[in-house]
Amino acid sequence: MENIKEAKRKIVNIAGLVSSRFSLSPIAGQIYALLYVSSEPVSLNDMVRELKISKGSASTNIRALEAWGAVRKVWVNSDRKDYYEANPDIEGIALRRIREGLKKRLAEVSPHIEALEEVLKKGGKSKETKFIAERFGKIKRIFSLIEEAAEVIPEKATAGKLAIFGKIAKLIK
Amino acid sequence: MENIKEAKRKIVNIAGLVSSRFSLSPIAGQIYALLYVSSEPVSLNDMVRELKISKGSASTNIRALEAWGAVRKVWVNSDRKDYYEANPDIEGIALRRIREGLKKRLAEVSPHIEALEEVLKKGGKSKETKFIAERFGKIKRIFSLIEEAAEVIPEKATAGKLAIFGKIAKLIK
DNA sequence: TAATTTGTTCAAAACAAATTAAACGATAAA
DNA sequence: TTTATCGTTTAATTTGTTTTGAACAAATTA
Repeated sequence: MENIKEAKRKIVNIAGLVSSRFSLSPIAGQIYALLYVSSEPVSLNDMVRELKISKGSASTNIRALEAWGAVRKVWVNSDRKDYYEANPDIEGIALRRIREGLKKRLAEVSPHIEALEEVLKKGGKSKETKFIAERFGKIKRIFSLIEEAAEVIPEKATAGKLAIFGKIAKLIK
Repeated sequence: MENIKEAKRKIVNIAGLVSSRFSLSPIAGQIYALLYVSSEPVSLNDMVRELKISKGSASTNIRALEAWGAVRKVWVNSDRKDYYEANPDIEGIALRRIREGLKKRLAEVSPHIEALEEVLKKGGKSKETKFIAERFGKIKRIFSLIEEAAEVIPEKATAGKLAIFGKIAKLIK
């Protein structure tokens, strides 16, 4: 019995470590992990108690997790507390976040890229211009590659789909 | 002529924007971009002047870029200043950084994962234990998938190799 | 109705990361 | 030998993000 609690604690700590390394707040990672290893739904106060965090932080982070589809609210009895459980599809959550992150960043940059294109068109034909135009061409190709990749990241992951990545990677090597 | 300078400035600014969105310091991105669009080698003082940054920051960031293989020192005349030029293989740099970043993070976490495994072995056979063991099993599978993926990320990228990713992605969809 | 419980919001504190400015050692030039 | 230049290092500052704690509104209970 004590071992289970220790295991849970360890998993939560690891999640905090990992998430803070992947530009997620550590508390978001810990909360998700807590739900992930809980067979019963978890309330906000449970999180505050188990993770020794403030109520405000629990509230903020759980809503972020909800927005990413990483957790969902569930009804428990006639309790008026909000209970949550983890969406166990970790790969799906990660893929969605990656896809949307890429799209957002690309959207931020693309107007600048277009403006740049205009400027370069008026650049003349000097050696210098040619050099820059060539390098800029490569940048554009990379961007459109990323764009394409972002488009085709699957909505939902399955073990099979993910496994393909590994096989492909070997081919490429 | 003026257009070329404007184009360079724009590229540098975009690089700063992008890099700060991908957990790189904005100045590292700007410096790389400056070298990338310069047909001649660039000295530390050039960077300070062009980008209006401190000498210390230029020094720190250029050495980080050098460590990633994103830039290299070159000899110019008999000048005792250090000059740098960009490694134009952007995809290769990115892939290497992704691969090494994954490996480092995995190395940080794996001792914890092993310790956790030990704890779970002593967990008995309750329903709760089974639930956690199952979820933990999935975590391990994901980790080993990431490990595998990190292993096979190619050392050097070519346009051909990268294009494959796009084709595969379509298959998966 | 008054007291309690629940979740959200917001300003302030705590924290982390990047940048600057100044001091420094090494080397070259005068 | 003195002076100037170059790059690194360090402490202090700036900047951005996360977390806390208190105030609050809404709903529930006594």
